[in-house]
Amino acid sequence: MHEQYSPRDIEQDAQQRWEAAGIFTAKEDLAKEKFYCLSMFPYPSGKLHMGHVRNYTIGDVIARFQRMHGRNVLQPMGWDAFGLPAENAALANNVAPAAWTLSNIDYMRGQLKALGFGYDWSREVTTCLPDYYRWEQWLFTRLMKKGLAYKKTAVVNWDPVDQTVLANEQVIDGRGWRSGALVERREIPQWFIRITDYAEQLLNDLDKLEGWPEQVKAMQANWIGRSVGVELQFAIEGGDPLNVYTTRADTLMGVSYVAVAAEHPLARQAAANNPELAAFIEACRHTKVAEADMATLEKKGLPLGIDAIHPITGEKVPVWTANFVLMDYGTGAVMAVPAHDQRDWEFAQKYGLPVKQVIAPISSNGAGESFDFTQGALTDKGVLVNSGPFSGLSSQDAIDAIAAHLEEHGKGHKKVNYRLRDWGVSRQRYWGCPIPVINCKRCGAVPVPEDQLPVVLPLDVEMNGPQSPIKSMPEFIHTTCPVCGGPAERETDTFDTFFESSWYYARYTSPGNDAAMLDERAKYWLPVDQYIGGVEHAVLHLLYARFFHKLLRDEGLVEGDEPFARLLTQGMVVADTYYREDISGKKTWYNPAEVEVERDERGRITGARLIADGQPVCVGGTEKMSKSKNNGVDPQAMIDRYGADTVRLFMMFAAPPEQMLEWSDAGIEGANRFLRRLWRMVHEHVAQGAAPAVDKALLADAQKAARRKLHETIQKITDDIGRRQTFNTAIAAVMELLNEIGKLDDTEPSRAVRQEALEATVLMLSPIVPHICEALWNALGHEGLVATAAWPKVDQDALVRDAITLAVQVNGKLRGQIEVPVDASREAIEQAALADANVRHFLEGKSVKKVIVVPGRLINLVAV
RNA sequence: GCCGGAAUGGCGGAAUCGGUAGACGCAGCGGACUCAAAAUCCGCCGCUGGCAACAGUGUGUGGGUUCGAGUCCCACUUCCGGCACCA
Repeated sequence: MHEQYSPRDIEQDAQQRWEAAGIFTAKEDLAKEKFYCLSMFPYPSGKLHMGHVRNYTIGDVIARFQRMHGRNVLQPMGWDAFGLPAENAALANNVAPAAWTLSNIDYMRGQLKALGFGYDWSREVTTCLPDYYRWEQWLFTRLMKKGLAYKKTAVVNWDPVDQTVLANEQVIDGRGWRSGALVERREIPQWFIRITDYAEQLLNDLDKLEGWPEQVKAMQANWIGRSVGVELQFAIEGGDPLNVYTTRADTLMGVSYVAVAAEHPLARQAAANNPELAAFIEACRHTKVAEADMATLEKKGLPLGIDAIHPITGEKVPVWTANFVLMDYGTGAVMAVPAHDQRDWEFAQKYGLPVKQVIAPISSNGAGESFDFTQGALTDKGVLVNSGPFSGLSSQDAIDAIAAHLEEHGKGHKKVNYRLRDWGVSRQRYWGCPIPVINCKRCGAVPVPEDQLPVVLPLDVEMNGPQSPIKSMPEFIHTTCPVCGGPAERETDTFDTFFESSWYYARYTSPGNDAAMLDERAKYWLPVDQYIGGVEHAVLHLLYARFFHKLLRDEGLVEGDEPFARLLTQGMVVADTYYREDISGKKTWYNPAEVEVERDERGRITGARLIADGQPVCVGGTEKMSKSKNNGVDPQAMIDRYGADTVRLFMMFAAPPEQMLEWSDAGIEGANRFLRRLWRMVHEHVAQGAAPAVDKALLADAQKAARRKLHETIQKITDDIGRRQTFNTAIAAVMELLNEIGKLDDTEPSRAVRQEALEATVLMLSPIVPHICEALWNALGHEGLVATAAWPKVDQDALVRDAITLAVQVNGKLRGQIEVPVDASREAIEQAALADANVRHFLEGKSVKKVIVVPGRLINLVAV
């Protein structure tokens, strides 16, 4: 064993030994309990960032921990390889998206290996390869046949210069991010999947996800947005009845107008001979689609010049079109009750529409008409007034009564609505999975037959603009219709890249199968026992994957309702920012590595200077690592400097996994210092020669105490990693243990205890810092790999104490400590407490009224 | 606006079921070793008072429950995350 810890050599050595032994290659083994541990796969953007390192370290720690507990562990890795950045890189650097992506994958795979992550590379999934995406094409054709995939025209952001659809994030101030052209809302035909058919299941099954953070479940429930209301009809003179949806049927008697969306058929119809209305509808088409901006938009509208008949009173109310009514929620039309809806109220104020109160606040005992409607609407529920037969009912009872009344007269019924919309999966992009559809003039949209799959994305393309090259590639487009045999055209849109990431977790279980999407092995491995990834995927990816699992289940490909049993969402990696501002207000950001922080004599930060010129820079606060703030730390530089184990240790120690992690150069130094200290301790111990086995009969008090500490620590760390997933406290416990062990003398019984403690320490640290632990494991006299060794067991005998220290409180305040035998009686404890000098001092002139003894912790003397 | 979550030393954080607040690490201060530096080792380290023993005080603010509250309840402040004209 070398005296110096040199990560470079031992890390390479350990990685080679793992690979040679093939310990990460998972095989289906029904005799063993399986454990499928999965981290969200990366987009191959070029190189790993600290967020990846954190994510994958957490996953690797859990996987290695489970392996040491005898589980049959599967931990795979792959690449979410389709996506826009490859197209942008292609335009910027004149390389083909495929070549760019594949070379990034090669580099990043090397980085993952250098970090020592124990992946089963034989199951690697790369989503841009046809052997992967052919199966989602196959699934899509199945969904088409079931009616779960359909085509409809939908509104998108259209850039008229680049002739392409833009994502909401690519629209900046209403203009395309590249062209600067004003973005239009254009309606083009797109493919959708009926996720709304599964809305109820997706919502209800959240209750089954006991291993998921409440926060994520709440976000999904919110996103699905179930609401119970009433759909009801207003008759239109000389036209079809108008359906509206409301959750406040109790306010029906207060309706003073109805409003429809600008895209609503009724509005279009009315616009045909009304130029002002037509102009208004056209203007709505040009307003931004980004939803965040919509909320602040001024409320505008125009009357359609027609009347609707109230379904109960038969009164006439005007029909308006309004820019705040959404076409794709509910029926695209609302009944407006200005007295009890803030939005309707604002609209009514602006256009002078009547405000009719039908709800009174509950406190006013049903008669209170004291509400001031000049300031806003009364939106709380209450008691009905001015509502004919319904007056006097509570809002809740009125909703039921009104719904029943409408139902009876065939004018409405209760209805559940969801905020969730069907998932639009078409993208007018090149670097994605081709949608397996053939468009025939005679037969319509026809799914590509199974024996013609996959539809392979052409790779020999030239990117000379943002428009997808396959849209102008006749040899790709022209084909024959599989139904009638006539000339037809291929769909040139590709799938949203969320499509690929929605089922990759399942494909890892059936690698190499070119005859089926999934096979029996999926039923052995699924569900994923532990999934780890960023919270930013709390809704989209995690909802789509849950949806896909149900689709796969309904195809008979998987069992169970949910794909991920337990979910850990790790926090962001953030770092300090530093900048200088020039006269024009332009900021120049400096990397933390270029800056020296100044402190006062108590260690408080007083300022910072640029190392290069010694002049001060401004401290800009802590933010997510990013290029724009120049506060990123390259993992590769840290691995080169300290080794993978130090980086892994720091990531796991600095914060609990769900919280933000603040990067700190001093912190990573500290992690490295700890590993050097551990190495030195083992080296010094081993240098003294072989240690004897522990003989419990020979142990003195100090050695017994050290051994007790050891076994308490094993107990704690097992719980910290296995149940609580607080890796930071597990590491702190190891540090505490080593501090204790370091105090032992060099007698034979002490050396025996130290050997036991160091072995357990190496075993327990090995999931976190696996390389150094392989070297230390061998140094401590063990053959073989620590990675496949068994987790240490708690010796219950070692935990036994014969004396304990109790805190003594007087009236709840700590006044002393006593040492008593572990089996001391209440009376004995009380006697000992009363004997303490300081305790007596505080009891002077008082009498003890009550004594509370908390076994093993404290005694509280209540005295007056 | 609605839905979540958080607030503890100079800093990151610990206290798991209502029971000794500040574990562990970082930074800082003092010392040892060294010609010197690095590395390493030892000691101190919430605030106030005290030479000290010790006392007072202290977990965002204000109240409450309890023998006992960082932890539970009520009201509020600030920050973070998500959703946002969803009828």
